[in-house]
Amino acid sequence: MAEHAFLFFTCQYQSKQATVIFAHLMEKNVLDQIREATSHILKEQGIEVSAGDVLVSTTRKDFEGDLTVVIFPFVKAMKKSPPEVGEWLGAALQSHLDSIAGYNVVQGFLNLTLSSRAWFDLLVAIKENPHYGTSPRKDQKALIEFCSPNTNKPLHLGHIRNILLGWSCSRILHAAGWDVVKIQIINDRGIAICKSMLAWKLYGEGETPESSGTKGDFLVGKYYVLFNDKLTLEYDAWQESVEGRSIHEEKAEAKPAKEFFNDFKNTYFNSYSELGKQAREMLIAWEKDDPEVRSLWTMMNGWVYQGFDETFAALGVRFDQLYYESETWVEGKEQVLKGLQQGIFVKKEDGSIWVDLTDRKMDEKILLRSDGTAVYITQDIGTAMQRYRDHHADAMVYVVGDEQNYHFKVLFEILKKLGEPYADALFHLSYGMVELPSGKMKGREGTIVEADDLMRDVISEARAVALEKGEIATLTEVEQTDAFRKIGLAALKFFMLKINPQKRMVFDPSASVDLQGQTGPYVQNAYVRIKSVLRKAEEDQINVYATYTDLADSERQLLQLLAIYPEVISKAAREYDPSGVANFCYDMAKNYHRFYHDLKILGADTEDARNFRLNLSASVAQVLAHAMDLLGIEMPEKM
RNA sequence: GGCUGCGUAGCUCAACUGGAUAGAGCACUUGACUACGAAUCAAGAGGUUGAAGGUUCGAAUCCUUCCGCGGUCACCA
Repeated sequence: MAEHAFLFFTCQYQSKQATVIFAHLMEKNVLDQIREATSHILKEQGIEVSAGDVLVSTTRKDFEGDLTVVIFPFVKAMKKSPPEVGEWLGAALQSHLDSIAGYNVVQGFLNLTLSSRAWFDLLVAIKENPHYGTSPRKDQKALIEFCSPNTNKPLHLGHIRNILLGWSCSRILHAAGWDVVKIQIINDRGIAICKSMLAWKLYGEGETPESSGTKGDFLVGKYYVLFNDKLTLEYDAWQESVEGRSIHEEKAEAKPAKEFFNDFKNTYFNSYSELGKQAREMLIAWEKDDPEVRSLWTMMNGWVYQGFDETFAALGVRFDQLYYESETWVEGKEQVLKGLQQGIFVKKEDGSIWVDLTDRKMDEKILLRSDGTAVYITQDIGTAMQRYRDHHADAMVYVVGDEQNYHFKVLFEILKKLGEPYADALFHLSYGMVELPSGKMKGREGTIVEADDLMRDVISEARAVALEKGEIATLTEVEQTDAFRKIGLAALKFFMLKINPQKRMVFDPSASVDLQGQTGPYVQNAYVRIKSVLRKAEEDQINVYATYTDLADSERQLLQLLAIYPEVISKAAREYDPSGVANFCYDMAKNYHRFYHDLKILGADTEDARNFRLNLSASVAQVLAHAMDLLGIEMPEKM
């Protein structure tokens, strides 16, 4: 074994110059070492800069060095030129930290070159810790709500973005040290589900998922669509009727008939429609616990849940707890009435209850209808309280599309007014709408992309491509099917998660099954290559560490990326944004592919190089698999 | 119209939150398999960061005004 490695295993650090204040840094990762040391050194000069404010990044490719400290921020206080400050700080850091072998200064940038010792430490740290990159448990709990569907139709493309975001964020928060509880609220009551129920009752002839061989959520969705079709027929006929014509003449003013009836549809449904009347009666019967309606409701929702469960399982997600709107809306009403008594809300003459938020630059918002029934926001007030009672979480996150930004602003403000203790711990993780290249998804135009169909498509595309490759033939049929699934889903998930959540997203189904370039399968391929090499290497040799000082650029870049992984996770957690993790995975895979192409691993010139590269490869594989898991993506062993 | 978000290569996205010469992929052109896995690599071309001002050592990022595209302003959810 080489001398350097021997030193590492037998001795603790024995820096000639390291002072006592830096001793405690040696167990931290290099990035933190640099940050904290810089902070200490500046403090000795009377300059207060917290470690967190020291900006350290990987050095750009075209400059020499591994990590770069941006020193502009300290220049003013030092009253020296940027290069002078850089030289001074570089010298100080090098003398205090064993991990730093050299430095150079370009303008206001201090480029640090890490010692081979530091790189060995990194590889050992990764090897010894399967959870490298994660933070210690912090004894804080985060509640994260996502998906939250209505029970009247199947999950679609929009839900997929929501679910992937929610799932990935919960993995990331967990990795950052939080305890995480994944929940969803099922919107299982209301007029929408009554529409499906009524259509089934009128036209269904007893059809069930079993009798028709249809997945439950699709069957219920079929009746929801049918209801709307029948309603349209009814409405069209009514427009020609005596009543319809006279209403038009009475209220249309100057509007042409077509435009008028378009705008009038809601009013028609609520005041004139026979189908509408029956649906509303059903809702009222439901609220009165009518046994027949309730049992129909239970049966049809049951079908939907079974369908959803299949979709969740296919996507690889689970929830820890479900809340049902049917069980929470009553509490919402009670809380509103309580707020009224406390004088926080006001009652208008017609009996409706409102909150006035004009002092917060928002509007008035209705909380209970004049007939005393609940509106959408009513239940959210109740569920927030319930959740806090159940979990006492330190953070509560709602993953909901950005069309509800205002809704959540209002909700959080109301909870603040009510003096809820967790009001400042609420966060709306808002994401942009998913559109198709042809524009928005429209149910009427049949352009809705169902979650199940999409998954099926990406998996069958993965199958078609994989079968052309040949490598896959070494797998059994069961293993093959598993690989196709992992590859297809990786394509889909990576495609959606690499985009910053707040951005609106154009989703091209044919591009999402792309398996080349900046994609999930590209990352998987890097992993599979490593696994293939490791299988061919002798096991005991992988465990040997040796001195290897002559790092190639491609090796250095991989090490740099490995070093910043903990940072990538904590940033993603701080910002509730998985896209940084996805981009990190891609960077890592890309650099590995280059490394793999440029250098021989098993056939390296020296034993040192061979062992180092095997270790480096193993570390890359471990971190890649870990990071992809944070995105909810599984790695195949072969593909 | 009020409030709010977004405009970066033909297309889809980055840019460490104010830092180095704005980077990737797709598509296009051209090269590399008798190589540890070619789902790979390398090279080329592609930009007035929607526009104009401003703030400073330094702006895609912050401020102002326009232009364009969404969302939202229901006794819907």
